[in-house]
Amino acid sequence: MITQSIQDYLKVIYKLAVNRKQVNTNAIAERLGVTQASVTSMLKKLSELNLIEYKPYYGVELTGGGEKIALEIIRHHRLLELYLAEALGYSWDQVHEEAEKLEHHISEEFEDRMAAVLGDPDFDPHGAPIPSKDGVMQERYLVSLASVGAGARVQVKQVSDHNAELLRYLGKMGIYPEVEIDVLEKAPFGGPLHIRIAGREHHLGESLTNQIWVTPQPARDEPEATS
Amino acid sequence: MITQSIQDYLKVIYKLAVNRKQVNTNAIAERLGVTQASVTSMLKKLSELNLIEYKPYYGVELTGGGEKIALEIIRHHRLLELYLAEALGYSWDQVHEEAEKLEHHISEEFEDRMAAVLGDPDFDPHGAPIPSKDGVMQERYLVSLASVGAGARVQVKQVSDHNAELLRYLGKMGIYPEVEIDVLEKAPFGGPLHIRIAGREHHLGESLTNQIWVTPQPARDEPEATS
DNA sequence: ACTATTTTTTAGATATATCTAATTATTTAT
DNA sequence: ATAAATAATTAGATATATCTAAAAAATAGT
Ligand SMILES: [Mn+2]
Ligand SMILES: [Mn+2]
Ligand SMILES: [Mn+2]
Ligand SMILES: [Mn+2]
Repeated sequence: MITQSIQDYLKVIYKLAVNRKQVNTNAIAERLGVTQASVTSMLKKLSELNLIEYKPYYGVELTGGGEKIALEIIRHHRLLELYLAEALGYSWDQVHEEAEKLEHHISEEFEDRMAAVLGDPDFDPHGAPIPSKDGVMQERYLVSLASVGAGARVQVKQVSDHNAELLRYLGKMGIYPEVEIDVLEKAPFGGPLHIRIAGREHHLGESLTNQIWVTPQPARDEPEATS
Repeated sequence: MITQSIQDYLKVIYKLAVNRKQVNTNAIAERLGVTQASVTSMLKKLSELNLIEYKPYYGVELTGGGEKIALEIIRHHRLLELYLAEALGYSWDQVHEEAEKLEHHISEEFEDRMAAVLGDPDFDPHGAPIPSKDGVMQERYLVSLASVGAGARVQVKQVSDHNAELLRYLGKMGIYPEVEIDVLEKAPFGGPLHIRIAGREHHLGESLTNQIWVTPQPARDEPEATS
């Protein structure tokens, strides 16, 4: 039986693997808010079930089967987020928490009907790509706003979705996917970024700009993505 | 913590109590598909939590707190059923199964937004009353179609919702809440009921007519209700 | 009233997913 | 290369919700 816990582990492993390659016990424990001991015991089970490749003391990688389940749950999550926003009038800072629970409990029927009502959408309210029904994730090459230099004009593509307060603040400034930002100035030593958006200027700290992903306008490094 | 299991027990106890008064271990076990031993151990816990009044070897009754939770879950269930039918195009034989899972996982926000979209509805797709937000169930006096005598003209008010095949059959005959039925003939010894509905005639067995509740036209006995 | 049947509870086991504390392995620093 | 620090695993405990088998209580039948 694929329990909710198993689904959560696979989802977290998938997301961690997008950035780094090998995923370690530590990182999984931190993301899930459980102890390392709990992670080790679950990794053994996931390995038993052939959902991950597990080499003790090294790290884990998803198998084909594991990735399939992870993408399935991520599809549920992102479709739900968009559906809650579009059909039920949720604001973009409320959708994540609700989707986080429901993603484990909706049927394929529910998933398909949401997708149909929404016209088979490609992105969720935070700009994250929605995996297709057959499990293909359209990963893009984006950079964090923190890595953009002064003088650049970039387009917001995706923002982190799990911090409601952050989302409300972004919303207040008008920072949404597809919106354009002028980077006016970048203070040294990880100082705030001075930007202009829709005529108004703001100074954004690094913990915030780290959670905004934009088009790589002046080509730079560091691809990223979360949901 | 009010687990899904606790919610399921309280819901079942509530529904059993609508008919009989004292609810016994046996009946709960049967409804939930678990052993009697499991029920006993859960009853002890529910009693600890002050959700039921439990007298070993006698039976149980919900406390105010227990009933509140039961009605809350039943409200979720019935709102979900109607929402799935109205907003997502589910047929009336599909909604129960999906609602049975989701009822435990939606937030108050979700509940309220569904209710708003649906215009604060009073009945689910099977004619069952939806408890109000503040926990009031509008119980009605209905009789089962099986108890109606020949010559009567009755109005369908509610049908059992957990058997998908039965619902499809009723749908094919056009038996829905608010529809009128003429009872032409009643075979003796629990034999089939000969009815006319929308011009067409049918013969319905007792296991079916037991699951259809109608207005008490020629006043009779036996109030009933399920969802 | 006594016995048989039915119902309910208790005792003890299992499975899942956690945790804390102790141990072991790996990595980093001198 | 060895010691110190970090990371991961093991051992053993806890909580929840189940089960089977045995014992006890309540009910029904003669
Ligand atoms: Mn799915
Ligand atoms: Mn999102
Ligand atoms: Mn509620
Ligand atoms: Mn119903």
